Amino acid sequence: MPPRKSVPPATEAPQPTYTITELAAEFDITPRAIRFYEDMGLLEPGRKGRNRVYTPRDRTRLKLTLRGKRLGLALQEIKQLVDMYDSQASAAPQLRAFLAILAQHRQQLEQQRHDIEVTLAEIQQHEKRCRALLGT
Amino acid sequence: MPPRKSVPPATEAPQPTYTITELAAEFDITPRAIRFYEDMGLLEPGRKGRNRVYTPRDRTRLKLTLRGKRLGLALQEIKQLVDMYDSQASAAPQLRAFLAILAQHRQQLEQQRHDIEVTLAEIQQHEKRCRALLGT
DNA sequence: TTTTAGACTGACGTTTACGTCAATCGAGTG
DNA sequence: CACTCGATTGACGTAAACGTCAGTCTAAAA
Repeated sequence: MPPRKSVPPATEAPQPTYTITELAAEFDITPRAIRFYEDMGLLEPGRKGRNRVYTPRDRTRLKLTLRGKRLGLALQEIKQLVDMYDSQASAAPQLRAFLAILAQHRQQLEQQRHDIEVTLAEIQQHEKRCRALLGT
Repeated sequence: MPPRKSVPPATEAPQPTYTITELAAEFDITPRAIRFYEDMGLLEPGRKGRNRVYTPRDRTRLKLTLRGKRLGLALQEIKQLVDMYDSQASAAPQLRAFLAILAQHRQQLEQQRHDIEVTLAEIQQHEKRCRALLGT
């Protein structure tokens, strides 16, 4: 096996890089999925010859993407959020637009949180009933 | 307009019934979606002639279905849960199978809850930053 | 009774998020 | 240098969850 990470000599900031298969293995997804996320504009890896080279920033965006997926968000919604996360806009209209999107997502997440609480409570009731019937 | 609900004379339990368009309007979905959920085995309305007649039980299952959707669950997963919700099984193997499914969904929901907490915290940070830049 | 307004039944179309397959290409290895 | 092996690039296939017709049927209104 080759060394896990290819770190340059590092004079100041030793920015590690990742290959597509490394990331795929780490997050338990396929390289195909990662390339697809790139097509959707979620990732913008560099190139070393033909091959993709991922920075820690890409890795973070990928992690955020997968978290969004676990919440049932569409890739486009995820892109909205993730783009804002590392944008450094300062113009007022932009900022207001950001706030609008954030508010919208926050509301959706709060609805989800409520749904989850209710569902978890119900599940506990059913588990209780099952265990009672099993005499456990 | 005809009366909203068609309630039978009611000697004991005045089980109300609903038409497909009533339910569609109430939950802000299309009749097509409701029929699709029926095809997927989530609903089993009766018939009055050609037309579908929904009971309160159907309405509840529909509500649970939509809640599951908001959580990003697939219709098949929702069916698993909803079927258990109104099943009255008592055999031990069945009950153990139920507990397994419940545990699996509970774990997923707890993961989601965690993801939501983290995301909401991040969103608050970004909102704070935006408002600071806006001088609000 | 003719018209009309809903509900119904196929049946095909669409979007999202990848899976799968074939062909190519470049970097090492024997 | 022949070979292999992994990465890349189209291109097509697929499953889920409906949307969107088109054609029928029927019960109620004109």
